[in-house]
Amino acid sequence: MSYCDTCVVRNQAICAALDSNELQALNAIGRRRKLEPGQSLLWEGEDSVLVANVIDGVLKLSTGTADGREQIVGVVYPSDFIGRPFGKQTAHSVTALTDATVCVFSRADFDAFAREHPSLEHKLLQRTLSELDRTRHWMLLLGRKSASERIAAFLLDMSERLVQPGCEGPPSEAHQEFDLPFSRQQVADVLGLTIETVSRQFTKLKNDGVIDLPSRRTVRILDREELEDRAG
Amino acid sequence: MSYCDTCVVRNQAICAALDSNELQALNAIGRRRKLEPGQSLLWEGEDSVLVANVIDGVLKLSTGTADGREQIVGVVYPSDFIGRPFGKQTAHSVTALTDATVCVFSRADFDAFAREHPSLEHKLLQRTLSELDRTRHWMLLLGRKSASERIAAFLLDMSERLVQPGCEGPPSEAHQEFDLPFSRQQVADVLGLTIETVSRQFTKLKNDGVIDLPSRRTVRILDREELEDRAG
DNA sequence: CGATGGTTTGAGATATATCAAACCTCGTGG
DNA sequence: CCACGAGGTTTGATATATCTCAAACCATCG
Repeated sequence: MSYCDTCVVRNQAICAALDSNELQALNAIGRRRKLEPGQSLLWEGEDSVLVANVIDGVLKLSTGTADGREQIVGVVYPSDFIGRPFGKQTAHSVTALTDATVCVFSRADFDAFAREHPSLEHKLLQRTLSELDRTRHWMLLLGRKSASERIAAFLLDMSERLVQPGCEGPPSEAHQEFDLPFSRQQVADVLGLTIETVSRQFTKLKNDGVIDLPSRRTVRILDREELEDRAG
Repeated sequence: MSYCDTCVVRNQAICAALDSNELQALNAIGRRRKLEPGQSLLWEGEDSVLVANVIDGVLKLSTGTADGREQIVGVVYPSDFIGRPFGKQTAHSVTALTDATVCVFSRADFDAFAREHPSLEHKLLQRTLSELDRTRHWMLLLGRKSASERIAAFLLDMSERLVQPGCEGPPSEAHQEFDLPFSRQQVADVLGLTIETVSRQFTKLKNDGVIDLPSRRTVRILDREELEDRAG
């Protein structure tokens, strides 16, 4: 009867903190929602009306300036949490990059539920602390790294995070080829570069034999060590 | 007998979540420590052995590359929390910019205490969520803004955060002049620029009559509206 | 097959970095 | 009290990475 029973991220998402009774109560206030690429779930500056868990797909978090420049400030994957609990405003937009499925809660409902379930809040705290560490680390890339270093670091990050579930463990064949959930422009928006610079750096890595680009969105890492050297 | 009784940040820090009995228990596992400018409390990559509350002073959080480039990824003020609870590693160094006083806990002690006090974890979660929003917002500056926009946004941010306790409220005379806790190099390390570019932008703002620079570290905002326009 | 949207390539402009020198400011010691 | 020195800062001249503008290219889909 419960969505949660068949939820593929049941044991990775913050829901893992709950026993089956609690889960049933959470299930009662949530609902599933599907998103298509380009579709947004939350908009920067809006009131924080809902939060969600990512069940499937990849989504971007982004902010922009008044004159249209955009910066992607985060990328979320299955089992990640999105939205701003315990806060009035959503600080950034959330938009699907691929087809995606999310488990949505009204923020008010979620806040109330979370306050009654410290173990859930604890999981959320751990996740938020990790995300903060990751985000701050990314600031080094934006503030201090060259275009080629950014691209190399980005590809290595992607190769780690886009692993198919079931293909975990140390870097193996599976990690060497993957499909980016980003267009070239979106890669530029992640790295704080222009689309042309991104394109040139990709072709340079290809010409240097460090990667191969079998199709627009596919990347195959040929020389991971070299890529790590170039990541600075 | 308890440090907390006389603690000036008692009601702003996460400790505000605790009643006096709980506070006494927390007090028992903490101790005060003074830091001089330049002195570090935590080092990037080290095991996470301690966490702390800032009682007085300003500290920077920073990371760097192997070849010595540095990026300041956060700045903390009185009542802010520092360190990485519930985690093995410290992701960034923490260094005093001014004389500072912190209330230090061993991470293990703090973790155990926090897990038993959900209201404390809740406060910490709220703080961490806000910090994550703030950090992501800063990524827009690093990824997409010009040097002059960065400097303007930085000065506005400083003018809001360096207000003396007791001088709150809407922008007033008190907000217009303040002393930066940063050297020019440190401003550069916050903004992802070089010291020369920072210096040139400061003098440009001064020549344009937007700010005045009565001394090396002192900034007086003469035309806040103009500064806001330039912040992009 | 031609249109469309995304991508790559090219040529040139420009903001910022780099290198180098001059300049303050402030504390120290003669 | 002044000269000196050291650290930090400003200013200048030049280099260069990245951006900008523009055109060619390529896949995909009707």
